[in-house]
Formats: sequence, structure tokens, C-alpha cells
Amino acid sequence: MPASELHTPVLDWYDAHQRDLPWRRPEASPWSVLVSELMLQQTPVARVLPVHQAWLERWPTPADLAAEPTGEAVRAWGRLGYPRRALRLHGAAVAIVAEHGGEVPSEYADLIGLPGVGDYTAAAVASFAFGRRHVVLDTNVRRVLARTRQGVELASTSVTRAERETATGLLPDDPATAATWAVAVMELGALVCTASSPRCGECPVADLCAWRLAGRPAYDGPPRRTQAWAGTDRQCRGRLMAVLRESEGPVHRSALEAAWSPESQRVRCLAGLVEDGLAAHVAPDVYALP
DNA sequence: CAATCGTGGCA
DNA sequence: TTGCCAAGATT
Repeated sequence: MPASELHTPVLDWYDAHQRDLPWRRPEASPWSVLVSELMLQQTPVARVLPVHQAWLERWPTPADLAAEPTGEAVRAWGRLGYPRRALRLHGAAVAIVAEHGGEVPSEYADLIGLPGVGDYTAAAVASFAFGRRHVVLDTNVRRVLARTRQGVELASTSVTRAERETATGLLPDDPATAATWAVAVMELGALVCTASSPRCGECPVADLCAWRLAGRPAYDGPPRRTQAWAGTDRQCRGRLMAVLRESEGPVHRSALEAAWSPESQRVRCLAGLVEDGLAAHVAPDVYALP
């Protein structure tokens, strides 16, 4: 099927159904877009919205954030999860001030040099904030392409060469159209072509979707590993970080001891948090946000 | 390439 | 109730 057959239905659908998100508004700054992209990594939109608003009100520019201690970023990150992203965003702000005159760079090559910015985020910011032409391959896009083009329910674990070539081939020539196409496919994946219970009845390309035309065959690949949680270091780290976040000042070791057992794991995780820069050992038996 | 890294809502 | 899942990056 010609690539262009997807364009008009998806773009029209996006025009009619796109969500009104703060980082998509015309007045949204590139900094707002960058902050949103870091927060949205593995985190649902609904949970990001209030934190993003608070961050932009408190730190309207990269320089505002860069002037703060990293601990303030970690505290304001709240319960979004993966708090190292807060450190990376702070580090990105520092780098933007030091190396880019305080302005979020518009080039992919500069963006991907920032902490916490990988291929997806660099392409997304260049595309959404600056209207550049880039392949934006996130989990939503990958799922839409897997279904419509490959005829399979879910994309592979990692991005394949063929997958990237397919996405490149679908990218409109005009940069502005390419940028809209990128966000439109993502939105389709987020709202209609969802991982579970896709709404094929509402899909603008259902009539040419290889997966639907094949009868929506169930996933038939290697077993997908589900992440353990109870009793893991991640849960332990989360508990310790919650104690540090929710305290106004430094906390005594006893407060951390009450948050987790066994001791050996707690000690190891606390050392890991200090090593990661998420916590500071400010005095004997006293810890705080950095 | 695979493991690691939080959190909470929902089917 | 519990497994699945949400705009990935880093090592």
C-alpha cells in the first residue's frame, strides 16, 4: 500500500480528536516541551499534567531551574517515578545555560547531547518544538506501525532497522507536515490504537490496517518479561525517597530505618541513592535531598 | 542486548 | 486481586 494512504486519514483524525495539552499550545515554549518529554518518559499524561504546570510556573526558563539545587528538582518531581529524570532535567538546564546561551537547542545533534535526552526525546523536541523533520519513534508509533504495516499486535522489544526504515519512508517531505504527522501518529496510538483493547471501530485507518484485516491475531512472540515489584530495590528506593521528599529538612537514619526492612537491603539502596545523587549524606546518621 | 530504574490506575 | 501498562534513557 502506498505510504501516502495513511497520511490524510490520520492527519484529519488528529485535527478532529487531538487533546488540548499545555505543551502543545502555540504559546508553549521549547522548554515546556522539553520538560514535558522528560516527564512523559514511561509516565501517563494524566499524572504529568499537574507537575508540569507547577514546574513551568516555578521555573519558566532553563536558567531558573539551573539556579536551584538539584534537590529542589527532585522534591518538585513528586511521585512521578524514576526520580533520576529530575536530576537529568536539572542537568539539561545547566547544560543549556552553559553551552546554549540559555535557549533550548533546536538541532537533534545538540539535543541528544543533553542529559536524559535519547533518540526519541531529541527527535520529539526538534519536531514538536521547532517543526523539524525527524522520525519520532515512541512506543505508540511503534505499535501503530506494527499493526498497520506489519500486521502484528505488538512491536518487538527493541527498534529494528526495518522498523526505522518503514517510519522513515512514511515521513512526509515537508517539515511542518512531518512534525504534525509525528504527533498525530503518536496520538492515534495513545487514544485509539492502544496496547490493550484497541478501538478499531474509531480508527481512521482500520480499513487498511494489516493487523485488523488479518483478524487481529494475538501476539505470537517471545514471552514479555513483567517487572517484579514487591521487595525489589526499586520499591525500597522509592520508600526511602518518599521519606526524604516528604521531610522539610534532613532526616535521621531512624526515619529511614522505619521505612524499610531488611536492613541490608535498606543500607545498600541508601548507598545507591547517594551514589546516584538522589540523596546526600550530610552528617553522621543524617540524610537529605541533595 | 538485557537489566535497571518508580508509581499508580485500571481491566 | 493482580498483572499490565504509561511520550525511554542509561549502562
